[in-house]
Formats: sequence, structure tokens, C-alpha cells
Amino acid sequence: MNESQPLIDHIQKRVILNEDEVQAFLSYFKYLKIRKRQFIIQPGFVAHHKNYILKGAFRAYVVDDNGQDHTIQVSIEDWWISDYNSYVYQKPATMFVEALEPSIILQLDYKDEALLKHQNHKFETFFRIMAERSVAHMQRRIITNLTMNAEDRYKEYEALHPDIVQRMPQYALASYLGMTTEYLSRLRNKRAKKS
Amino acid sequence: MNESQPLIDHIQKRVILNEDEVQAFLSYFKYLKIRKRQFIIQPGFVAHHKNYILKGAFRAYVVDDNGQDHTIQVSIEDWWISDYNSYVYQKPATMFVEALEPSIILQLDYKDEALLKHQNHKFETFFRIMAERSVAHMQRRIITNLTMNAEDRYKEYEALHPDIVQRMPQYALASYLGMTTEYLSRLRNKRAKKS
DNA sequence: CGCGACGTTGATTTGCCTCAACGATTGTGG
DNA sequence: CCACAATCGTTGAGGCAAATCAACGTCGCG
Repeated sequence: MNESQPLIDHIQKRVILNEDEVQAFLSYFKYLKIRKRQFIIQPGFVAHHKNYILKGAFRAYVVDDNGQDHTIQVSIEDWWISDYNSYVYQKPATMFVEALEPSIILQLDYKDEALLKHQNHKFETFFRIMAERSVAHMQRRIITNLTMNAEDRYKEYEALHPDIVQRMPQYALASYLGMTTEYLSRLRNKRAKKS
Repeated sequence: MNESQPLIDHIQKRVILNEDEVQAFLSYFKYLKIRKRQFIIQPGFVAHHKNYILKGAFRAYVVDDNGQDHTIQVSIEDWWISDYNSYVYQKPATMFVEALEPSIILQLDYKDEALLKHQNHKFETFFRIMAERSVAHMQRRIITNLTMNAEDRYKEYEALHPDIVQRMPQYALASYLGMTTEYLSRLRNKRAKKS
């Protein structure tokens, strides 16, 4: 039993690999422990890696001209995180990616990912599937942001990701949902009174 | 010279194909004329196709519970359009995709796309690249929506896509940018006075 | 020409933000 | 292991960006 088993399962759910292929795939990943509050990506530096989370939680956020945070992505175990604009085009990042908890990641370098994709059609397929699903997911988020008010966005997120809500600090959730911490606090409190 | 030449160029910019491969790829596309205001995707029906626009313009939008439109995507020549949540998972669409002008599209069926991807590593690569770039693009849009006010979103869009702004009806642009037509009208007018 | 779709303008309202002050909880060094 | 600071969340008062509602101008098209 390998410590990277969750990643193996993750891949096997999407493409079928034999033992050699699994080993070839894994051989490119770097096992890393990350402390709470540590950054794995920072603005100005190119995001050289795609990060699979074995344990812990991360958030990706930008800081606007007024110094306000805006959380773009939150990820926990069995998800990936990076600044995809930086990663895909290999240009400087605009985002911070920071550990919300002590975490363990498996890191894949951009060049190694390119090698993997080129080396084996199945690996290419795997990354294609990942990207397609990300597109679908982001489209849903855009729809949510355009169509719902603050309260409904909160309710929806809570219904979809109750596990993540509990582990995420409130300021991160608020800025992910596009509202202030004060306003989210009011929403929560308003509901508490009803029951 | 083929009427599908723009699609050939589009592909060759991303992967290098020989003549046979180009023909194999094209053989799956259906050439279609679409009238202005015609729908190519409607809520409740599965989006069976990915659509490459040879000529014309489309917008994809959802209608919320209050009957309001929200434009999710606008595309012109040399772009693709679909309801990706519906297409990727082959489940019923939530969006309308409607021609803004008389248009000509090249339509690829979901199953045929799957065949193409399986048949040739390069085709798989092509679709992977498309999806990756969509992810990056959508991430930028999410950031814009979270960090900018209405006026700045309008300015940014106009700077990035001056050609599209001119061809798009105002209500479509407003709902794409997440504001009302009235407010967009005011923004434009405000600026007109300055000069 | 006349109708329907689109855009404009004004008056009013509101959802959410800002600012400020204050509790609660977490983390840390002595 | 406690004390104190820093971080995080709560609550209230007031303000503003953008929405809503309504009425009217305009353009394209059957």
C-alpha cells in the first residue's frame, strides 16, 4: 500500500492504467509537506506546478487594488489546485495559493506533465478529462455568480460542500462567494434566529 | 480551397496534422446554416454538439426564476460554443444558445468527438489544449467578476473585444457583464459626455 | 405605416458595503 | 501554562453602487 494511493485511485477512476503505467505516472510527482499559511504560489512567480492534495486544504486568491482578498478556488483532499492562468501559459501568477491547514501535496511539474501527455495517449486523456470537467465546473460557478444573490449563493455552496464549509475560515468563504465577512456573518445569524 | 479552411487553420495552430488527418478530422463535422434568432441548444434538451462558428455570432444564456437573462458566453467566427455542462456530462441543458446574426457553423457530435479523441493521440491533444485554455479564460472571468465594479468590467471587455462589442446587442452585453441594460446605457452616456 | 424590439432617461429603492467598535478564539513567547 | 497579542467573527449605523419601475424615444421590419 502506497502513500500515493489516493492519487492512484483518482486516476483509475478516469482512465484505466496497468501497473507499469501507474508507476510511470507517479514517478514524476514530488511528495511535499506544507505548513499552515505557507504559500505554494505567489504573484509574480510562474506557477510551475499542478498540485494534488493528499491531505489538508488550500485556497487560491487574488488581492485587488484596494487590498481586498478574493478567493478564486478552495480545495481539499483529492482535488487539484494551481493558478491555471499562470500554469497553462507559463507566465507570472496573479494569485496566492496558501495552505489553510498543515497539508501534504503531490506536485507535478509543468514540463513533466507535458512529457507524460506526450508519452502515453491515456495520460493525455486523463488531463483532457480533468480540464473538461473544470470547464463545466467553472461555467456553473459563473452562472451562480450572475444569477443568485448573496444569500442564495451561500445556501447553494453550503448544500453542495458542507464538509468544506466547516473547515474553511469565514473570510475565505465570504470572499469566495463574493461578499464581505460582515455580510456573511449577518446571513448566518439571521438564519440561526429562525430555528 | 475548402470552405472549412478556417477550422483547418484553427486546428493547425494547435497541433500539426498531415493531410489525411485533416480529412479524417473534418469528415465528422456537419456544415449548417443558422438563421438569426434560431436556437441551437435549448434548456431541457441534451447538447449533443460542440459548434465551431464559421460565420456569424451566438450567445449562450440562462433565464433565472425572475425571467431575467444572463449571458454566459458570446462567440463569433473562429470560436466554439455550447452548453459545456450539458455537453461534457451529456445531461439536459440549462442554457439557450441562440444566433445573434445569420450564421454558419460546423457541428461536431459528442460521440464523434469521442471517436476522434480515441482514434488519434493528436486529436486528443487538440481537445485537451482547447479545454485547458477555456479553464484559464473562465478563471480570468471569475476574477473580473469578483474584483471589478460594473464600469471597470465594461471598460475591460471593450478593450479586450472591441469587435464583439459592436456586433452585440446591448442587452446581451449588459447581461454578460452582470448589470442591467439601463445601467450600461448610463455608463456609455456618462462617458460620451466627457468627450 | 404601425408594431415590436431595443435603448434612454429620471425617480426611487435596496442589497450589500464601509467604517467602527467590540467580543471571541487562537496562537505564542516568557 | 498563563498572559497578552493577533486574528477572526459579530453587531450597529450610515452610505453608495446598481437595481427597479416607469415612461418615452427610436429604429428596423413585416
